[in-house]
Amino acid sequence: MKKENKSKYAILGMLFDKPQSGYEILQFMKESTTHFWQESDASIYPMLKALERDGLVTSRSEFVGKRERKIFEITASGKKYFLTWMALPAEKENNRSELLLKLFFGATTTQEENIKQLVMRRGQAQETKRIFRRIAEQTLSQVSDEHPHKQFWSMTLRYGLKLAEAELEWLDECINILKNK
Amino acid sequence: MKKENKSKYAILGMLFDKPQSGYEILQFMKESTTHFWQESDASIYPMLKALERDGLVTSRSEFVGKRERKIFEITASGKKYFLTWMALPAEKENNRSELLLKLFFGATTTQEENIKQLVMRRGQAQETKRIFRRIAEQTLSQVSDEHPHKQFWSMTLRYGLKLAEAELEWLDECINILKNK
DNA sequence: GTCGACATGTAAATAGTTACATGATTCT
DNA sequence: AGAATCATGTAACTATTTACATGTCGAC
Repeated sequence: MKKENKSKYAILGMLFDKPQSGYEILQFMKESTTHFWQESDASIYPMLKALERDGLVTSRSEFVGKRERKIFEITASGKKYFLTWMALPAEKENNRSELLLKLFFGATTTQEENIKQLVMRRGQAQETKRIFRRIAEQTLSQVSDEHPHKQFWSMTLRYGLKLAEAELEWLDECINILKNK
Repeated sequence: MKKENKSKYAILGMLFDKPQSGYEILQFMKESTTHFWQESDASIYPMLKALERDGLVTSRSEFVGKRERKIFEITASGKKYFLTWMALPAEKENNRSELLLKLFFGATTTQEENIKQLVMRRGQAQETKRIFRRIAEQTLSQVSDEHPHKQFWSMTLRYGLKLAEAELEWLDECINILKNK
C-alpha cells in the first residue's frame, strides 16, 4: 500500500468554509496549525493545481491592480472527498526525535554535553509554550465562542501546551539526575 | 542548506560499543529506539555500504554454515564523526499529526465522529504505555545498574511514558468536553 | 516438506525540502 | 530608492518507504 500524501486534506479543510488563495492558506497555517501541520509554498501550489485537475476545487483569478490572486473554492465532490477522509481513523505517526537519539547514546560522551542538550531543548520548549499562549491571546480570543471552530482550535492548542509542559517536567527530571552524579 | 540524512548517526551509535550486522542493528532498534527512531532494511544496508566507502566503518563476513553475516565495526574516524554530531544541538523536529489536523477540522463533521477518533487514539496511547512497560520489564531490567547506558535508556523510556500519559489526560479532557454538549 | 525467522540486498515510487525565478506593491 | 512583503510558481535534490528478489536454516 503506497503512502498517501495528506497535504490535500489539509488544503481542502482550509477551503471548506470559504474560498481562499494558496498564499492565504499558507499564512493561516503559519498562525494556526504550524505546530502540528505545515505546508511549504513548493508543495501547496502544485497540490492546488492537482486538486483542480481532479475536480475537487475550482479556481478564479482576482486582480488587485496587476497583482494576481488565484482564489480556490472547494466543490461538492471535494467536500465529499474530504469528509470521507475525516471518517477514517487517524494514522499514528512514528516521529523521529534527534534529541532522544542523542540521549540514548549519552554514554558515549560527557555529562556536560548531555546536560547542554537538555538545557537547550528546555529553552525551546519554553519558547513553544510562549508561542501557544500568544496564539491563544492573539488569534483564538478574536474568535467568538459561538464560532463552530473555536472549541476544536482550543483543543489542538491545549494539546500543544499540555505536551510542552510534560516535556518540560521530563527535561527538569533528567537534568537533575545528570547534575547530581 | 541541504537536509542531512541522520540515519548514519543512529547506525554509528549502535556500532560504537560493539561490531554488529545490519540485521542485528535493526533487531535491537525494534526493541529499543523504535518509538523515537526507526530504520527500515531498505535504508540500513545501503547506508552501511556508504559508511564503509567513507571509511567510517569496516566490515568482515562471518559464516554460520552457508548463511552469511556481514559484521560492521566502527573505525576511529567513525567514532570521531559520530562524536562531532553528538556535540551539535539536536534539531527540533516539526512533526505532523493527522489526529490534530482532523480535530482542527472537527466542525466539518459530527460530534460522534470526533469522539470516535479520540477514543481510538486513547486505545493506541494505552497500548503504547503497555509497550513501554514491557520494554522496562523485559529489556531494561536485564541491564545492570552499572551499565553506562542504563540511565540514558531509562530516560528515553521515561519520556515515552510521560508523554503518553499527558496525551491520555488530554484525550480524556477532550472526550469529556465533546460528550457533555 | 513447508512455514517462519534469518539475512542481505535492489528497484521504483513518492514525499518533502531547498533553492531558484519572477514580478508587484507597500512602507520608510 | 530600497527593503519587506505579497504572490505564484518550477527545478533539483534528498530522504524514505514499499515492493520485490533471493537464499539459508531450524522447527514441526
